[in-house]
Amino acid sequence: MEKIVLIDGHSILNRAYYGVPDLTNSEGLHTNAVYGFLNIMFKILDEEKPDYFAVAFDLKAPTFRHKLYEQYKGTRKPMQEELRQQVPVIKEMLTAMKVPLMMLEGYEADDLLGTVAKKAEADGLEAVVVSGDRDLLQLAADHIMIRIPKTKKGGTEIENYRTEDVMEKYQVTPIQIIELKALMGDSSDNIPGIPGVGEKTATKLIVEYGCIENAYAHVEEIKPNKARESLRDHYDMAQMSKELATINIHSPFELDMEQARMTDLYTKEAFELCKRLEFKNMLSRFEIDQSEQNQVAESFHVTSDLQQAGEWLGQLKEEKQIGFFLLSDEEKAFRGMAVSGANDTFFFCKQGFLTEGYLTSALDELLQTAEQAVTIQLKEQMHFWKPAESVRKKIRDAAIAAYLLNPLKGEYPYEDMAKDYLATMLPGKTELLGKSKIKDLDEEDKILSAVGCYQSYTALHAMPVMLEKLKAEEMDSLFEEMEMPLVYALSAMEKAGIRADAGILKEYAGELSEKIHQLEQEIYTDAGEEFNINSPKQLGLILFEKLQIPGSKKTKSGYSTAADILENLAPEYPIIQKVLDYRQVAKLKSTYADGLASFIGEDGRIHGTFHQTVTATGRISSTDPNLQNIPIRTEMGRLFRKVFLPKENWIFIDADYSQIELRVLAALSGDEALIHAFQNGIDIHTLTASQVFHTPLDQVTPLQRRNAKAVNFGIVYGISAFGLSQDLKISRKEASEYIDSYFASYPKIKEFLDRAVADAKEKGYIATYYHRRRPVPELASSNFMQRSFGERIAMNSPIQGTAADIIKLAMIRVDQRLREEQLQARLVLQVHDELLIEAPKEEEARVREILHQEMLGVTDFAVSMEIDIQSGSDWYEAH
DNA sequence: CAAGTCACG
DNA sequence: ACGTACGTGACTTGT
Repeated sequence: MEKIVLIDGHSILNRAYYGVPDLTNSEGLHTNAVYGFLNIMFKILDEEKPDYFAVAFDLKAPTFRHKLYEQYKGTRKPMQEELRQQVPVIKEMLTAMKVPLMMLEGYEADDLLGTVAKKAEADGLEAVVVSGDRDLLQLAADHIMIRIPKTKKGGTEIENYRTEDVMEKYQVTPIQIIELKALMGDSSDNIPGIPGVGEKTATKLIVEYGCIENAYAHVEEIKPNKARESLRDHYDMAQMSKELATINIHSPFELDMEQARMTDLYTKEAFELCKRLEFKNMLSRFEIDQSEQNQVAESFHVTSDLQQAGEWLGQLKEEKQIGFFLLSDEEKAFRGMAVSGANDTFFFCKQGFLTEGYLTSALDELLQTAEQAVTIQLKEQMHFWKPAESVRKKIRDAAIAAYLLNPLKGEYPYEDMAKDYLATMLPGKTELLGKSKIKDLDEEDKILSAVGCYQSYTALHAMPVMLEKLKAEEMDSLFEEMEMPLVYALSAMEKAGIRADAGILKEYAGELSEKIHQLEQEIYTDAGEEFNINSPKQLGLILFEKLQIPGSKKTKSGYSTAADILENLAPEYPIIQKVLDYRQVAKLKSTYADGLASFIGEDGRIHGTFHQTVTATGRISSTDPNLQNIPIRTEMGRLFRKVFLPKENWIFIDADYSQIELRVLAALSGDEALIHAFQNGIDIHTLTASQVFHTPLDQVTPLQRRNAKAVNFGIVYGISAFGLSQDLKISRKEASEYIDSYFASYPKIKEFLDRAVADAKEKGYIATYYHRRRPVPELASSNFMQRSFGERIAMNSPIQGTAADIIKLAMIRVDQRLREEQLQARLVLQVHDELLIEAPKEEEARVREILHQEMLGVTDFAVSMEIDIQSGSDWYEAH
């Protein structure tokens, strides 16, 4: 059966406008509604794969139905300017895509949609009508599906309605939707309805009487007095509303089906318009411009021949700027090297005389002569090659530059950089490889070399564009002096790894297994049956339904069994305490005992990966395994730190910044009271308690201090009364009083946080002391929750981010000092405010000295930093 | 592959 | 009125 998709143009544009954060292109044109519209449109078309497609719009001239309404109540609300200016743009785009625009003077889009959909159905087609307007539900039928996109946080979800779905959700037939609307009214659609009747009453009336006229005929029987009287008094209004709500399916509009037949939307004109609007992500939908792509690919040259390689390398020596990429396969085996000069990119296959050693030495030489070199993901390449100390300053990593320019992306593949900074569409790695893997490709396979060449090519050509942007945003020194040097410190840390004792781990695993088994049995006994305790779904049913334990709160696909909910119930119900214990032990076993064991290498050490381009705030993250979340808060968990050992006969030296985030806050805000406290060694939580609770410093109780500590945390997180009240299990009002009291004591902190939010709202981003930026698109959201989230981000990010910057600088300095002084000591871990070093015993004093100097030497704030240093024969002892 | 939970700063 | 603390990653279930 053939299918036609019809879109309600204004309605979807409107949806998109309010659902997508404000976007503007460099001409200053607002583009968010057009962008959102196209996204919804593509999604629908991808799903439906229709044979015909058209979009309906209202014309400016007032329609009959408008007139009727305007007689009743003046004019419609004018459209917002930012949205209004996007209407011609989307029409231009659709025209460029050769999509017919359905418009007819004197008729609304609804009428055209209704007319065409009904006609299509009568002609034996399947019709799909897309609108944000529930009014359209009256059109639903067996072969007419109404699709209503809803913008949710995880993207757009689409509700689908055929006859059955309407009846299920509204208890009335599609045609009766008209009656429903007429009774309850619809402010967004300018239907007055009748006063005092809402969804519930309207549904009841229609379910019982079928239509308004019939209800009126039986008006004396209507039960709720209010509804009866309202219907009696406003019957004329109800009739008018009904007329307003009725879509005219007999308009004289006729759609030319040949024009509506689906053709390639991705025309050159549409592509150009997308470029102008700067819809970078959308460009990938267009057939990749073959000529452009071929031009790039033609500059690629491949060899496995020694003589040829020599010739090309000689040629490359003349280049001042080079791009390079050492290609490895999925198992980290080296496969070849790509090097780009201004005009050409050469790929040297690892084969025959072109050994790994030969090629990397060749690269070393090229780096000697080149003035600057660019690559992508330098740290990964350093698993089998390290640039000489003397050339490190010449090398830049394009992925890191891209991360600084937009830290929210998560991934920085070359094709994205080519698109964003070179306006060039390149085939991505997955596109090139398809289902095959690099390790299965022959040396001379074109795809193998292409993967390497595109990386090298993009790195070289995108870098100048990115550098210019970094400079314009004052992040060039962040890039050159912080992020690039850090690559080497992180690489060294990964290479060193950290020694871990598999024996101890196994021993713990055994003990934990026993505990798990024991708790399991006790829980089954208490529950009266066996079930999977790890399943929140099953657990919720057992606790809150079978055992009827009260106080089950939150839901969303079941009961919440999160720790903070269960903790409140634990004292009263032994089974709950056991579940909590079980969870803790199970977590320790699976994630740490078994999890860590699987990462211990043949050298007896764990070599995790530190990521420099992941977090939104500038922190480093750690995976495979995550070494930044090794337990410490409970004793049972903390014991795992005994597993982490320094090299034989060496020791650990661990240094952590104390209260780094609060010190940063004090410094950035310039709050005198806080600065004074830090400079005079006053306990910060006690001081806060004394201020917030109006208690002399020496009379602050432990409880007050604990609460004040939560307040301080709250401040750093972007305070909200609700969050604080949750954490402290107090009323929102009390929490609010704490906060007010806090801000009264530290006025400059309030100023600072307010300024952060205002700044972020104005500029669209917030920055750290060292100019690292984080965009805050949430602040432009019309959704309250999203916007509040944006405000908290704006308050937290400069604090968390500046602290992250500080320890990054510290790492670079410490790492450098250790090498300068030719110590054997080396960094093995970074845990956000903590550095862990392993060192021969005799180096301890020197290392302590260096840590002290370098960690404290980074900043020159009104508040000085403070560190705690400890040493020990395992991580447990040293921290 | 998403949701829920929980380990860390 | 709306419904939450900020930043991560790993493991388990269940669709």
